[in-house]
Amino acid sequence: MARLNLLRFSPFRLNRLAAEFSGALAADYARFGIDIPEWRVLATLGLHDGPRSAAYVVRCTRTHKSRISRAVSQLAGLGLVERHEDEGDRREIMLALTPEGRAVYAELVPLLLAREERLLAALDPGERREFERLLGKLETGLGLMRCDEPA
Amino acid sequence: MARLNLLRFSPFRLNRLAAEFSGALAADYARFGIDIPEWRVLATLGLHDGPRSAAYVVRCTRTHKSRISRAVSQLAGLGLVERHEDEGDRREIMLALTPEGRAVYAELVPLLLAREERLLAALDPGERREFERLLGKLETGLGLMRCDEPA
DNA sequence: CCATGATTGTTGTATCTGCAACCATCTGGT
DNA sequence: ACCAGATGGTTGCAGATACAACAATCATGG
Repeated sequence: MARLNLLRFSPFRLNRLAAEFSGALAADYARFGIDIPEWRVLATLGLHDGPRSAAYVVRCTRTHKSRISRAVSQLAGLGLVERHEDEGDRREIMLALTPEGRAVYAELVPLLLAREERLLAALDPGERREFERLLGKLETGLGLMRCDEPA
Repeated sequence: MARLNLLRFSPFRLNRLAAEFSGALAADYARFGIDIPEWRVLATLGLHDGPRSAAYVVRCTRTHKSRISRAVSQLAGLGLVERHEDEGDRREIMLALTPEGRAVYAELVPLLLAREERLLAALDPGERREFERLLGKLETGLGLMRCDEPA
């Protein structure tokens, strides 16, 4: 009979590794009272200088729009993000970091990069590049690379 | 100011890739009325011939014990798993696949291996071996490899 | 042999998640 | 200009999840 060793089954391994990574980062987010979806919104807005719509954040992060909607509400409640209607299309709500939001972003980024460094510490620089290259091939194969940058 | 491109941030990429993999497998599980935690129990029990305790499944799968407990309850309700007390330690409850459970396992394994094949199709055989090797280094670095096989 | 603490497994509960329904707005065809 | 369908965003709700509290059993030390 065909058997399957869970410990060598890629979906399980990726799931477990991703959970471990996320759990490690949670300690950094928690300091600012936010969680993964909120961080994704911050990261997407922080990468650019101008405002972006919620739909753009949804496409970029591949996160469900209800989750993004609630994450934005919480960030707005914390004073880290501002919502204002777009002139051209009144359905879209443009999102922008407040100065406080940008300060949190600036403080969070080095912490998260250091955390990533520790999580990948088992790989030497060459292995790390190769790992990232293979991740890219898998992502492309699954059609995950589109972000559809508008403007 | 330091910035961070979410699309190149390993925790995000792993999280997204793992979600994609899990989602793809869900179609296979669903055919048998089960979900990821139930599959993990099936996979752990199916790999061995003899029964295993729930605590063993917890350690192997690194899944919360309450999740395993409820997964076992559902599998028992479906007639796929049997619970019976251990003679030596009456706290432990030994779990074993029923003939029906083993039949489901035997039917599910080829489906899941074929699905994994498709998910990794973007990598050629050498790249796949390298990817698995790097996953192993990361797992070892994070202390994820222990399963503590008893008996 | 008893007491304290650890281990196994279940369950109550608060929270989170995703789906779908919904409203508002825009677009395109006629 | 109008209507059907698409798109952006919010919210109700049902199911899932994790955390902690709990009961039962075992192990250890004096």
